[in-house]
Amino acid sequence: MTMKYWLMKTEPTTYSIEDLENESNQTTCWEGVRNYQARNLLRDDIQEGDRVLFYHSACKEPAVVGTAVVSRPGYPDSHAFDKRSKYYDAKSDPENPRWYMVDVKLEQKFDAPVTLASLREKASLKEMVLLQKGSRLSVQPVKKKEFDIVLKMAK
DNA sequence: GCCAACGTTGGC
DNA sequence: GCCAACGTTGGC
Repeated sequence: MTMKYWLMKTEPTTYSIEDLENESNQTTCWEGVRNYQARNLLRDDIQEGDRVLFYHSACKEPAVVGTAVVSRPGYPDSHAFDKRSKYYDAKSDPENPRWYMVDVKLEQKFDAPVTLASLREKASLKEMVLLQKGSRLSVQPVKKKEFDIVLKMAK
């Protein structure tokens, strides 16, 4: 299985790349995704070793702020079973989990964020899912070419 | 804070 | 199965 590339959104007020940096082993589970299309990617398509663009959304300067690596592929999101969690969902149960998550480990925090505005300026990124009108998938596929361009922009 | 775009829900 | 109403996302 060849390596794949993804982009994951997070609101930095909820969970930022600094939070990931401060985790033990700089690893976290990516819980709380409650969209079926993104769920299917988490459950079926994302593999250990895949690379991730870490994106800050709904903030002053939306941007790719670093990269991560998938350290554990899809497994049931246990937060959905926890009544005290804000991600609780009565329709998901351990016998038949509705929601999935993966684990990600920080690879690199960019010295300078690659802003949404700068991504939009690149003709070569025109087809990037993130840049499509109305695109709001919080877990989305990225082409290798696109991933490499973003990495280059971070230097 | 506004609002366009999208996803989900539920009545029929 | 349609679709109006509602809720959420997320850039600006």
